[in-house]
Amino acid sequence: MAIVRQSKKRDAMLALLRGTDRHPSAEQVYRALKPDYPGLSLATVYRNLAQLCEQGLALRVGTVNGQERYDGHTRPHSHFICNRCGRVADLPQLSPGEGCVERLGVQYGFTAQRCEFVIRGLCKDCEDF
Amino acid sequence: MAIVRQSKKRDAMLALLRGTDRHPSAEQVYRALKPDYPGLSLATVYRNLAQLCEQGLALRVGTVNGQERYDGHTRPHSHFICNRCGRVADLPQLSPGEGCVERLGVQYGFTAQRCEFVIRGLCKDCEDF
DNA sequence: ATCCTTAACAGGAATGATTCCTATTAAGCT
DNA sequence: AGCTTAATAGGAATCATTCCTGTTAAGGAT
Repeated sequence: MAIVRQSKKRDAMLALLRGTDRHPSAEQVYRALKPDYPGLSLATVYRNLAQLCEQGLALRVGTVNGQERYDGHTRPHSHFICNRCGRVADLPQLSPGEGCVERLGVQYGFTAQRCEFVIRGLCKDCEDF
Repeated sequence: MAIVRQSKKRDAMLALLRGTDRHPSAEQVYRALKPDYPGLSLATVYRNLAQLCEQGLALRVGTVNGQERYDGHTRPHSHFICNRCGRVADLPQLSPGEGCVERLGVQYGFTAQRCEFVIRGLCKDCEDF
């Protein structure tokens, strides 16, 4: 992998991701930082989000309404996604049982790198249409 | 919901989805059926896939390389997705424990509609670079 | 069997998220 | 201070998906 240099904008992006539980999209990250970094480019946001994910400092949660959502909290946990408003909420890690994934890997011929557990439904605010 | 009329093309799409375990993308469905339905339009594929999902006859598995993948098998089961070749494979249902999702729904304020468990990693063919 | 309403459709344009490209700037070693 | 090249802006390009318009056909009503 190439050398990673210091970058104030990337640092700010990571700080933003770590300081929220809202799992923002690239566009939302862009809009949040634009006031403080007027020269910020959307391409830079995408490039740095991709790099943070490669470095294991951020995670892609999944796409909501066609937009990828990002998470700066990398300790194992699961997510709830509201099918109406698109809100993404953290849940405690839901594990399918000790050693289960490894067993499946052997049985089906794969090596697991990550497990994602997502519950989709309606959040309290959206339940009553 | 509006009335649903009979449609040979939509029937063919559902039959295709039910007859494979490859979880094709819209583009792949289009290419598979185009020979038998020369007048088939990509827009029709997208429209009918969306409708099948609304009717609960098909499921969106998740996006791989920017393309949504579809599954015509609606009995609860989980998926493995290869991070290199994009292959999507079926796994037995991985459940986080009896009543667990309901309990979380009460605790965190949501009503679950679907649970997705996805394992990402490398399939046997892609393991050795 | 024919008429009517409107779902299904083709084909092409539009949208919109993401990536690519080119020239410029700036980390951070030497 | 000089050098290499990562980081960047800004805009163009890509590409999956959706939208739009006019046409066709499913299937109930006559």
